[in-house]
Amino acid sequence: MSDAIGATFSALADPSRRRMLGLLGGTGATATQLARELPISRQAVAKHLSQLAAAGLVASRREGRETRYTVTPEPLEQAVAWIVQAGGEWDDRLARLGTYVASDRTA
Amino acid sequence: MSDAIGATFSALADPSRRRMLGLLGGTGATATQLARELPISRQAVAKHLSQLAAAGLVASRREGRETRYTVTPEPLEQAVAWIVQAGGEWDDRLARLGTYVASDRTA
DNA sequence: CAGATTCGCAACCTTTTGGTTGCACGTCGA
DNA sequence: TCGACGTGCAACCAAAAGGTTGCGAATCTG
Repeated sequence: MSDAIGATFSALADPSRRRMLGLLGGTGATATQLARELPISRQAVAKHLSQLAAAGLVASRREGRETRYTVTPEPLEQAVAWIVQAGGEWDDRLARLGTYVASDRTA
Repeated sequence: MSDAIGATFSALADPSRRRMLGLLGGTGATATQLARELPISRQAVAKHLSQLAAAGLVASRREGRETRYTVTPEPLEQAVAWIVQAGGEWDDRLARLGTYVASDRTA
């Protein structure tokens, strides 16, 4: 796609892919495992995973006969950076959202 | 689409739409004005604007014979909130990104 | 070895997306 | 009033997205 930020937003646009990111969690999972928890086929999951991988949101490692996918959150940080840079122009609350989020997590 | 966060990410996925958000700036603009700065037709711009409006990212106000669009950044805040909540699970830097952004803006 | 599992590839289908053109309707100014 | 301008709606089109099924090839395991 050659458009990194666009690929990231595009990847996050689909509900199945957002769900998959959550399901991957910290330990990761295989396409077959994910497919068992989703209402779509394993091949559909595989396609979604390849889009997530193209956006740099997941990494894959082959282990024997299975391929385990794990989350690589760097593009998420860049997405937030883009939003804050773009939105901070008009929106003070967005410019200060960082502090809000931080205080929300410490609460 | 009935999927607010998905509509927001989907809207941000397209380069033309991201560009349009920047062009709208603080004062807003009409579809015709935007079309003059983009390599696409006015009607294409109008379609993009309707998608941005569907995501709640812009608001329109009719003024005589022209329709002026302005940015409404609330969905951007929700998008950041989603990313931080989802990504903070695995990524400490993302969890602290808020503070980073805030300090970056005050610098 | 034989069977079960897991994967990747390819073909195919339908809907959505991003774009175009054409046209009819309101609005402003000379 | 009449022309120029801006809009909105509709038809149409090609490409991309999201999904399916059907394979063949590796990899474990009994």
